[in-house]
Amino acid sequence: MSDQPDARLRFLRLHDALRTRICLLDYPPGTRLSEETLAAEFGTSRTPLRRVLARLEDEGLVISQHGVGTIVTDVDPGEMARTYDLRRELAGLVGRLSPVAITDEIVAMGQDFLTRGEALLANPEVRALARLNMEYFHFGTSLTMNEALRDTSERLYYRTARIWLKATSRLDLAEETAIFLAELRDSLQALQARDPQAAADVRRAHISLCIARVNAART
Amino acid sequence: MSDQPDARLRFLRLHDALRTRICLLDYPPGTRLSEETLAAEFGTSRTPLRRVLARLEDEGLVISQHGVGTIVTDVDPGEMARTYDLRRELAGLVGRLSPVAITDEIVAMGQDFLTRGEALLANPEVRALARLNMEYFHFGTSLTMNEALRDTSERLYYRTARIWLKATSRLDLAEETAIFLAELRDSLQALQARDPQAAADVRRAHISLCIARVNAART
DNA sequence: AACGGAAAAGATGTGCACAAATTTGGTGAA
DNA sequence: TTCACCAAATTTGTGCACATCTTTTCCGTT
Repeated sequence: MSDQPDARLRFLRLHDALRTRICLLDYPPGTRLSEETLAAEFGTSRTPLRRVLARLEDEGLVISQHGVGTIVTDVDPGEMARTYDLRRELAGLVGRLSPVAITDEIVAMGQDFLTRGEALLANPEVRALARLNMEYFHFGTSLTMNEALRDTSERLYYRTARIWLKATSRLDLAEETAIFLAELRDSLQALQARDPQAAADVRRAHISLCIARVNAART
Repeated sequence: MSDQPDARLRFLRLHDALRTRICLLDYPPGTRLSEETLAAEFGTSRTPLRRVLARLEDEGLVISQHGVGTIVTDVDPGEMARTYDLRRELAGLVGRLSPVAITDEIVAMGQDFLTRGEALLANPEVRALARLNMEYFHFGTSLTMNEALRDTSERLYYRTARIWLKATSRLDLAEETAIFLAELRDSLQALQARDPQAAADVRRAHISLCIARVNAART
């Protein structure tokens, strides 16, 4: 399936690992990432690691300053709100631009997400919720064949994921889990109806609600 | 205005230079870029240059293969069409997500573009048309305050610019220049009406038409 | 002459040593 | 005590040598 050469594979592995740590707040905003330390941890030299950090910087997750360090960024609330605005529109487009035909397999995946969500509701945990949300997001973008739309959506998702998580920690976790579960239910219904646009609209609507909640949590 | 340190400034300079060359077809698809040669040309070592190439690869403009070289990518027609689909939607969003208030200064800029377009019609040239189109595109994205929308639009623009240019070379240059001029006229009218959504819709409509023309040129 | 394989050439990837920049701490004078 | 300044420590940026991989070329064998 994947015949990636070693170097590229390692790059993807490191990039994904660091991005996940940042988005799960293992490295909260302001954290200084040491190239030396990270290189040692992953068993490479600074050179390949610096390439990963350069890409994270391009994605807006860190910022490197000569002589100072590589620091995990915080996000300006206004910019975050505008990024969410765009994410909402993109979520709606997933149903309109080259949507995939919804197969039984896809419905089964939606069912699986719902099952896992219900299990989570019985035993809520922030990190597990964040991880499930991340997986579910990828599932959502996989419903379009438009590569540019997929890539763009994911890029913006990772840019805002931390903010949502930080707000969720401040809100009621059980309530946030319940809201997410409701999204999974609505989504499954749309999938069962084999209606890609409906599925996209569900996501769009919930992003709208999420914006409102995060804004409320900021006060 | 810009207090960028040397390294970052050089990075931006190199990145912009190479991106422009690729999009103006100075480096047509399939061209092999030699790190050694480019480094010598720009008076640096391979290290900073490799960072630039890594970003261009992330943006989909080149692809590096170990032991082979760094090659300017060609774009799959299907993917190109889907990218254009997304670009069209984003162009429309510029009028809806955090549009800027249209000042006299902005109208004057639109007027200036029209003047330059008319000059170009009198003496058509592919490269000049491409450059003006590029400048005008940046002007268009500057009409929203939504940074994510701006960045995303530009990223996708540079990904498709070559294709449009290649198709234009195959079409009638004078005709394509006239069409562009019409867009500038429509755009100026919308700006004079102080209507950001109308300006965005003009761009949206012209991208739609552009898609049709490029598709027709492919046959 | 045709084919196979090894060696050489040329490209990107990696590791290391050093350069450049910023911060921090201390030290001496006012 | 306070302020100014310098030096040391820490960190990212750069250049270079070498490793690794792919392609090409050439030479020997059949």
